[in-house]
Amino acid sequence: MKIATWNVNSVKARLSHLETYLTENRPDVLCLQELKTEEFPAASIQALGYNIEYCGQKAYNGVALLSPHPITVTQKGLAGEDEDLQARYIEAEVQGIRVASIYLPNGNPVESEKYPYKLRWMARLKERAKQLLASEVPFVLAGDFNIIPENRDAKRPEQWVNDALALPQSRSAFRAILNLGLTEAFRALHPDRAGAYSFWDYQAGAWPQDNGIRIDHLLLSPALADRLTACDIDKTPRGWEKASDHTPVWCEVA
DNA sequence: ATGCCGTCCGAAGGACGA
Repeated sequence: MKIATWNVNSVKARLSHLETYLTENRPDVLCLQELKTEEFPAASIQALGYNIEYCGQKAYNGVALLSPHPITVTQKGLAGEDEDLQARYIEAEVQGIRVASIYLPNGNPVESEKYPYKLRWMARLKERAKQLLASEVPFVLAGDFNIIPENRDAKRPEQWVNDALALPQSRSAFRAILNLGLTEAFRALHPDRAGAYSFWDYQAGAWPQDNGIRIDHLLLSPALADRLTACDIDKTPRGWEKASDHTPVWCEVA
């Protein structure tokens, strides 16, 4: 079973890329982030044999789950902050696996309200992870975490020292989730690999210079981690014309 | 680099992303 995640930075602007990716890779589940629309443009994706469940929002955010298998939605949004209406979390059961597509807040600028919102959101995600662990359902939290876990996950870590993606408090909150007993799939299978990135800024020639960061992750529950056979980053879509600034990350579980 | 580019909304340019 192949599970992939991709921040498409507008599903409308990236629809042809999405069609190509699904056709060429046929993932069993694709988690999408940053739909940037209230209504998912579903027709051409459904025509490829994919079911779609999503949580949309006008102009900003938006997450989706795509699968050729039946998708049973278990939750939209995270508990713990009733006034939070941002579309950043959708969770569903697919083929006996609980899959969540998450778009974790960026948090910049750090001095603004956005940073405490990011940290609160991470605490809420941790609570959800605790519940899922207690339920013993195999699960994966997949998406744009907006976290650079370690300096080796950035081409130029010095550019990110004061950034919400890499601050010690951000990394600590990410580790706190992992330390519940989750497995970060890419690092688990490639413990020594450096220079592996999932995002390259549109600006300043970041892509041609390979000035990237690894911020898109798949976090597996213990039982699912035991079934992990492969995980990698597919850089191909980042090289396409009018690409998203993120590229897909995928894993295979037996 | 005080966002260099890209997308959205809405009809110019500001908000936002990371």
